[in-house]
Parts: sequence; structure tokens; C-alpha cells
Amino acid sequence: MTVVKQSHLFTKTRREAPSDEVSKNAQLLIRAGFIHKEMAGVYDLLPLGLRTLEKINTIIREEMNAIGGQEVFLSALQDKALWEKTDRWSDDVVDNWFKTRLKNDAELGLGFTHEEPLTVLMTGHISSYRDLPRAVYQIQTKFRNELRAKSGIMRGREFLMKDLYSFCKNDEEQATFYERAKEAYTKVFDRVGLGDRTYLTFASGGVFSKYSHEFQTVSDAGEDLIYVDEKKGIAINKEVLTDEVINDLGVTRESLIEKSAIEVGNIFNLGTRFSEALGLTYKTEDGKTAPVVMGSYGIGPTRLMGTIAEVLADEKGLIWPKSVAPFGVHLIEIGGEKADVREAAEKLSLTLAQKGIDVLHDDRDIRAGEKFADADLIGIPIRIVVSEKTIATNSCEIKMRTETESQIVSYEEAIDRVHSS
RNA sequence: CGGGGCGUAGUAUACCGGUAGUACGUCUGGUUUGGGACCAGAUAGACCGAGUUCGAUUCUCGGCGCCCCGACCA
Repeated sequence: MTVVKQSHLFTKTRREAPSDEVSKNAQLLIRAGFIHKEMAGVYDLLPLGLRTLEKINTIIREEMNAIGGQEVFLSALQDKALWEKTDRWSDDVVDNWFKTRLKNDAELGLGFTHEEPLTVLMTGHISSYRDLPRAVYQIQTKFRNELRAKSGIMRGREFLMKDLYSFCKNDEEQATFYERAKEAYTKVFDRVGLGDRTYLTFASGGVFSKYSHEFQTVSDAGEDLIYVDEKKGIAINKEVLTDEVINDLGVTRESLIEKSAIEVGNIFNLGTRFSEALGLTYKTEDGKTAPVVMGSYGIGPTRLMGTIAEVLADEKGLIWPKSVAPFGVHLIEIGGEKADVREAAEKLSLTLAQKGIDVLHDDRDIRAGEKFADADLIGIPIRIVVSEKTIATNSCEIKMRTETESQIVSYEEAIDRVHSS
């Protein structure tokens, strides 16, 4: 693992939030130097932000791989003819296309989802029941020409999406995979630190199934209204809240509490809508031709990052769970112009790195107060301070981001605590 | 897309039909050095275009941009 010197990091923190951002996630992420705003709904990722995003992506990858997902990377540019086959090219049907043209005037789109191209791609790779089931996913930039970008990084026009598609022999196989995907999603949200406030939420299922499932993280910043049954740990999206649904789920109106929530994931059955329209069929055991049954499963990693920022922050700044923090330890030296302090800090950061911890070493020649304020703003879960005071006793100070008091401990104990945290 | 608000420096603001000032920030130097210190110096601004006018940041029109509410959101 690596040690990054903060004096080397090109991004700087800011004291004030920019005037054109109201949402907490964007204000904090910009102030802390994780992202940069290009225009409404379009953000760049800076080194700290990219590190965090990659941590999130790694967790998602691990869980998708665990259910048999195979990663690909499809193109953003999309062929008009393909989307006309499923009647999703017209602006009357899909109103958030970004469309552009080739030099020869042929129309293209920038992908807002990838059912069509992947279904066609798979026609070359699925031809027998022996080829099924399959699960294919990517983490890719999506483009959606939103009428109104809002909520900072939560609803952008260009954003990262993990989209997995399942290909199964029949509804039963699809249902089995769907359940596994549901569990994988639950693990993802647990691992990124949102598990206790993220609810499996029943939502509109479209044509081929009664329900789809959303994963909704409770937050005042959310755009969706959900009705939560806390005992059962499930929720119902307002858009499908009917007596029938309430009955289906075995809850009562009295048990439901209305909450605002952020949709961090969505899984749904596609049936054979795309396979039939695009000719994705296979031969069954008895030699018959049948359409592949599909499902689709999305998570927006950038939105997830914004949600974590939004939901877990305090008045001082960001608070990253260990699993997604850009660094494991923020090591602050105070009085680094003294050679022995600098040496002790460098030695400790190297030791931590050798033990598999990413360390951000604040070696900047600024006052302690600024370093502490920046550390709180950036939100790395563990802060370790090395100063003249501490090296006199061969010790250092350690403090969790969520704590207010630090403790003086030996280097060995500090390392132990980093490990056990 | 309907509605609303707003565009003066990174932030917050002031003044004004005669070409912009303050504070904070930022940068440099010095003194400092455990929760955003002090002193000195510096940096940086009227969204764009057209019109009216001798002269427009100021008035008019058009554009562009940003934010919010709603709608939308496989």
C-alpha cells in the first residue's frame, strides 16, 4: 500500500462552499477536494474522489463477481438502428437521450443504458441451454440529458453506472438469479456503510413482473418518498403504494412510516422484451428455440459516493467508512521542520503501508489547526498525530474521525488499533 | 418541459449613467507554531452580445449560465 504526502497532492481544500451548490454532498466533496464541477450535473473526479470511487467500485466488483458476473466495457456511442428495433430511439419514448452525428450525418446516441447493445452482443455467445445462465456487467459512464440536474453529484447528466444483465433459460432460473442479485446488492450497501439505513423497496415492476426492487437509503436529501416498515425492514415506494401492494407484502398502513430516500440501486426483471426484439434465442434440451429471459441490475457508484458523503457527514466535514475511505490513516505531523519529528512520521507511515494501510501523510508546513480542520473535512476514518511531544515518549496520538478525544498510545498499539478498527 | 429566483474577485458584499471599493480567502515574505495566529506586500471581478447614450457594470432587448419547486426519472 502507498503513502501519499499531502504536500504532493495537487488538490486543495476550501474554507467556503461554492455559491452555486446547495446540496451537502457537493458542497463537502468540492470543499474537501474530491470533485470539481464542470457544469450543472457534470463533475470531475480529483485524486481523493477517484480513490474513494475506486474503493466503491472494487466492492461492487467483488459482489458482482461472487454471483458469477463477468465484467465487460461496452461503448458509449450507440447505433440508432439498434435502438429503433426496441422502439427506444424516439425522443417521444426516451426523453433523455444525448444524440449526435457522424461526419457523414448518421445519427448516434450516447448510451443512457445498455440493454440493446449487450443483448445483441450476446447473440453471438449464447446459442444453447448449455450457455445459460450468464451474468455480464460493466462499470461505465452513462449519459442522460436530464431536464434538470440536481442534488449535486446525485443526479448528473454524465455519471458512472454499474449495470449488470442476467441471461437465463426461463422465469424460474431468472427468479433464482434475481434473488442472488438482491442478496449481493444488500452486501454492497452493507459494505459501503449504508446498510442500516438502506431498505429493500418495492417499486413498479413494469410489464413483466409485478414489482421491481429499489434499494433506498433514507436521507432528507432523497428525491423519493418511501413507506418503511421498520420491523420487517422493507419499504414501498410511494408510486406503488396501494392496498393491493400493502396486502401482498403483509404489512399494514399503520406500520408504514413515510421517509425521504435516495435510490442507490434498482433491480428488475426484463422478461423477454429485449431478447425477442433483438433475436437473442437459444436451443433447449429438446431442440426447441426459446427466447432468453433477462434481468437488469443497476447501481450508480458516483451517486453512491454522494449518498455516503451526504448521509454520514457531520458539521466538520466528510466521514468515510473504512471500506471506502480514500486512505486508511491520515497521519499528521506537527513540527515537521524538526528532523526527528519528520523522521518519526515517515517511519510510522512506512510501517503502516507495509501492513497494508494507505496513508495520507500531512507533511505540509502549516499550523496544526489547519491540519486538523482539513483532516476533519476530508474525513479519513483514523487520524494519527506525531509531534515533538509524542516522539519524546515514543508514542503518537490516535483518534477516530467520529470521536472527539484522541489517545496517546505507543506506535505498536496505534498499528494494532488501525488493524482492529 | 412548466413555474420561480439569481448572475460584480474563490466567498460575502458596496457604490454608481463618468470604467469598481471593502472584508474574508488565495499567493509571497517575515514573525509564529497543538484546533483555520499576527504583520507586510501581492493577486483577482462587472456572464456574453446588440441597442440607447458623448460615455453602460448601471437603462432596454436578446442570448448564455447557475440555483430552487414541480413534472420526468428501465
